[in-house]
Amino acid sequence: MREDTRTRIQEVALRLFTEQGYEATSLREIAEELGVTKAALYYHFKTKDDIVASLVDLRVAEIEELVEWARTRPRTPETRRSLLERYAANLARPSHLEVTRFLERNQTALRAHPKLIKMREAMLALTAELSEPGATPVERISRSLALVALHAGKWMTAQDGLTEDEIAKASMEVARRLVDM
Amino acid sequence: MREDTRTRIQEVALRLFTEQGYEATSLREIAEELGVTKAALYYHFKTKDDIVASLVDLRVAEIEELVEWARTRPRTPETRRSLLERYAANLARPSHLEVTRFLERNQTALRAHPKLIKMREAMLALTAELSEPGATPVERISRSLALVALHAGKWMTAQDGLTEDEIAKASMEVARRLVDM
DNA sequence: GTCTATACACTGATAGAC
DNA sequence: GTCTATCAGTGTATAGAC
Repeated sequence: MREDTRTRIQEVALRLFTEQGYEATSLREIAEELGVTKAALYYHFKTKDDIVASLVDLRVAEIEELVEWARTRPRTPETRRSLLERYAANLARPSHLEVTRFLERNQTALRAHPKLIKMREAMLALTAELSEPGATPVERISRSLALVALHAGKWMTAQDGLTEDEIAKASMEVARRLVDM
Repeated sequence: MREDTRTRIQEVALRLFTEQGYEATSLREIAEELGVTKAALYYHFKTKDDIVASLVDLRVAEIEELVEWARTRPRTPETRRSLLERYAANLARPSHLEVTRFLERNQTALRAHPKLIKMREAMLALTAELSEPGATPVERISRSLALVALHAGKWMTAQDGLTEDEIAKASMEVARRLVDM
């Protein structure tokens, strides 16, 4: 049984946006791959931006949920390590990884997009939860980098002759050291 | 005495590309701000991509120079720390900082651009120089992040109520710890 | 050498027919 | 739900004025 058109549009769009870039991917391209016309896309999504919005929604919700959880806990080393593990587990799901990669690669193109602004705010809030009020500049910067380390681990896949598993474990170890600094 | 048109095009283009994104900035926009027509831009640059290429050239050359320098030295902790300091000094110059920021923000849009591919290769080579042959996965990932830390310090300017100087010093300290891991 | 005028194929988007 | 037709605006290109 075939999926509905809306879902197929999202899948093709996410793939092409990530591979070629958001602006470099035309609606005609997406439509042709699906065997429909541009106008058909406009029945399912109001604008091109709207396709992006639909992709980002779930991801933002999960990060905000993670922030909520962190706020119920004291800002201790234990909380920080738990937060890292929850974030990594979340990132490990293929659909989320794809969306995150897409967003990282298309920052400027999507700069003014309301959903993207929400996403950025959520990530900032998450970073804030990794530092206690009296943290030094070195601690703040080092902890911001912990999340970057987890992303970097995912992008590095199949490089340097390391296995995917080695990279995942190593980047988690680096992230852990960064929040413990 | 007024600068020549070519230089003014580069300045306006770099600013608009960074602020709004590469694809979101039209040649008409650049031309209007300079008080000329689109066609005038085509006298000075063959294509829109060509404007980017001219901006990136110097930056790539300097990174490759840094790689050359590193290759003449043993891969020791001392070399790594020197490399960081040279890279940071290089990054501190306003023109380079702007170009680097522009490139980071427009990765996908410029994906296939030959100059960008050279830039990416140069950064990979630089990262490679930060690890000795027998380095563990944790060491490799941690050292790649050192360069990211220096960039992050620059982007973070005027946030969290920290002064620019505090941030610069702190991110250098984090970078140093990352290469010493 | 420096620029203007003009044209071309393509883009995101809309209106209306089936 | 999908189509055809059409719009203004885009990057690109060239012919020709000075």
